[in-house]
Amino acid sequence: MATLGDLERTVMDLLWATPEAATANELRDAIAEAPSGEVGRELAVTTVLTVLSRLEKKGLVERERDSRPHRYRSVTSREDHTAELMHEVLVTAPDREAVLARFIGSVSETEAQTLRKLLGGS
Amino acid sequence: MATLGDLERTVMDLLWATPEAATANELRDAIAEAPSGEVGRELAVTTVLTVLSRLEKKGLVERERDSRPHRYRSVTSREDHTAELMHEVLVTAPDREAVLARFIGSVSETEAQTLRKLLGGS
DNA sequence: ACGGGACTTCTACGGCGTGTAGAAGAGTTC
DNA sequence: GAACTCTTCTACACGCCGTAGAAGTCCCGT
Repeated sequence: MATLGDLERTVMDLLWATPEAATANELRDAIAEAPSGEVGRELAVTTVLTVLSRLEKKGLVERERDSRPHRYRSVTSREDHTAELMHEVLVTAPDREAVLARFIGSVSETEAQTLRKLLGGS
Repeated sequence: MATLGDLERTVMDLLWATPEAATANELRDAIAEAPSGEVGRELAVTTVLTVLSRLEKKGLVERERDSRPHRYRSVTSREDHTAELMHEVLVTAPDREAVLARFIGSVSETEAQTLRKLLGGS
């Protein structure tokens, strides 16, 4: 299970927010400018680069090595990633049906309706 | 997100397998006797006790302090725990509907049918 | 009441993942 | 080739986890 640290998560959130690839410097600046209500952190670029390398090793990020300031882009969308994680969690239990039963009990009515729509036919 | 280590996971699996509370010694023995295909590990009882304490701190396990060899029991069922984890994952994404769409694409047909049944009425 | 055995708590250490970044190396430009 | 920019290497601290010995507590039998 690929679990993300706080900074890794922050970076992924930024990458997921735009489809365009970003440079380490751009990400550094984005983090500095109050990323999510927090007090903006002034990080060294190397810090961001380290995190990006780790994310690349985890297969979450890919980089364009030819463009000179390397540009980084998320490999999957946040939705795909999240759904995949959910599935990983689901299969850790032997009785998946029972898990799903509890799970649908925990989603909102709106979400339940979405599910009905998606499961539609037969 | 309460993420479990290998040994913690093994212990929880044992506790989830039976509703009765178990002692550290019983768990130690259960682990020693080929817990799941692996080569049975011969652990010290204190090791088991340590992870039980940690699991208690994480709120996954509770112990009967009055019975002399303390007995440990899981607080929630494995299904509840798993469903809760799935929900935690789900809400990390802003667009939950999109995540759910991807998610149902990843479940088997049998599971999809279970979901339809569970979501039944309008 | 005291000694011994069973049980629990305390303390500890090594390894790994993560946040953090300086130092050293490499490529680009004038 | 010197200066600048960017990347890679190396490093360290901290927290979590597997692992367990040492020390403390509690009860039983004599």
